Amino acid sequence: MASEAPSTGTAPIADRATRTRRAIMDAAAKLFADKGFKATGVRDIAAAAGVNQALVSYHFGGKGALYHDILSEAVDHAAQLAGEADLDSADYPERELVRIFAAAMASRPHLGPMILREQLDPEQLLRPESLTKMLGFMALTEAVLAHIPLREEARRYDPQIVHLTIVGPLIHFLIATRVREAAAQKAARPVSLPTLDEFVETLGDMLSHALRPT
Amino acid sequence: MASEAPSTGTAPIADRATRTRRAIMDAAAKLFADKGFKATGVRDIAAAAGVNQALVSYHFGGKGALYHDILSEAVDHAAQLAGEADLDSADYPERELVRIFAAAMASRPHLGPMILREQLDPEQLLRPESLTKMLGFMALTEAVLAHIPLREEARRYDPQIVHLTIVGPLIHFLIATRVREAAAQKAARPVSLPTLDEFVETLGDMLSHALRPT
DNA sequence: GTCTATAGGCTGATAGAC
DNA sequence: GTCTATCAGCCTATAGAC
Repeated sequence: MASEAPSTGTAPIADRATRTRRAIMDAAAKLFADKGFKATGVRDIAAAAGVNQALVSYHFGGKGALYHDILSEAVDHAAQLAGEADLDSADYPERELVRIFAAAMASRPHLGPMILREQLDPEQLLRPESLTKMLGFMALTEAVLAHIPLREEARRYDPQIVHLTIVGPLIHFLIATRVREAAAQKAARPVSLPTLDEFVETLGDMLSHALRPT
Repeated sequence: MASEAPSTGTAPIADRATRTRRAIMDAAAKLFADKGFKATGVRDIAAAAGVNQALVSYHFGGKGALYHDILSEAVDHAAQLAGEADLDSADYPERELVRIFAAAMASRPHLGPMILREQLDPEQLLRPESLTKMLGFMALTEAVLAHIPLREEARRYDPQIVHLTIVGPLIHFLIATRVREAAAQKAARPVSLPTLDEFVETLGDMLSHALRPT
């Protein structure tokens, strides 16, 4: 308690409070993604994190504030990944676009489900902060399309439609993996389970064919 | 109360009980789609339907049974649409496939959101009935692909991947319509809002380019 | 079939000891 | 910071009058 970082290494060993905060955020992220906000109890979060229930309110100010912190971190991280991408030097910007979204969702497994649940609920949709971030996220697609030599008829494609054509299958692939795993357990015949990387390549391939000149 | 159908028309005027059941199912379908199972209260359903709260349990046996009835009806309806489609005489079976899924979701607006929420929750996923229906739904894509003269490299595409490439954007388009409407209210510049039909055509177009020989 | 009233369980937040 | 104990509110389901 007296010193914040030990002298034995460059990475400081987190004190108990820091570990508590982290454990709560990790456990809550998974539960919010799997069950949604309402169906996730503070008791469940505390149990999964291995901490006392009262610490959720103490450290984050309540279940709602905790939820907001988790979603914000994930969206900001995705925006950061997108900002770091070097699209001008990429041979296939459309493939790079798919990879960015895939990397963001792979790095924060709760991002896809939480965004999806946000969009599913029309009432929660008008929260100003989320909406602004979501629009910025979608605007990236428009910027990338400017770098691609589009096929003639592809120029008419609405950037938002292209965005949906990428993000839709990606999120769907991630959540459908569970379905196919469950199916593989039950079904007599084995079910093929492509990896995310394989799916990303296929999706980029299909997108190229749909947008690029022959 | 004495007679079930009036003599004035072929379509019988529903008695109060029938109208009650229908009002509950309609109201609950919208709420389950928008908020999910846990966040939807029986009070909300009854209020939205304009009926007494106790009638939900009386007519359906409880909130859980009501949910199951609504989801089953929608999935069965989609399967029926798929079964009726004449794929052999279609010039573009891949476009027909997109149209079938789109028609099912347009006809039952709660189908997409409810299926999505089912898949998002890993625990609820192993309910045997839902899983079986979901797999049958996905198997349709495989059947349709057999009718399409695929481009050489497209033969390697996993049918399940193609399925995700269709259903993913479709569901995403439907729920994202709300996002864009909300955005259009707030944003200074107007946001384009393509119709479902336009989106279906674009999606079929992109799918053709991705699968068909040049 | 419909309604009112209520039981029984669960939920999020917090006061106060340590 | 952490923990225990507890409260007030909300939830679904149902008994019983009509």
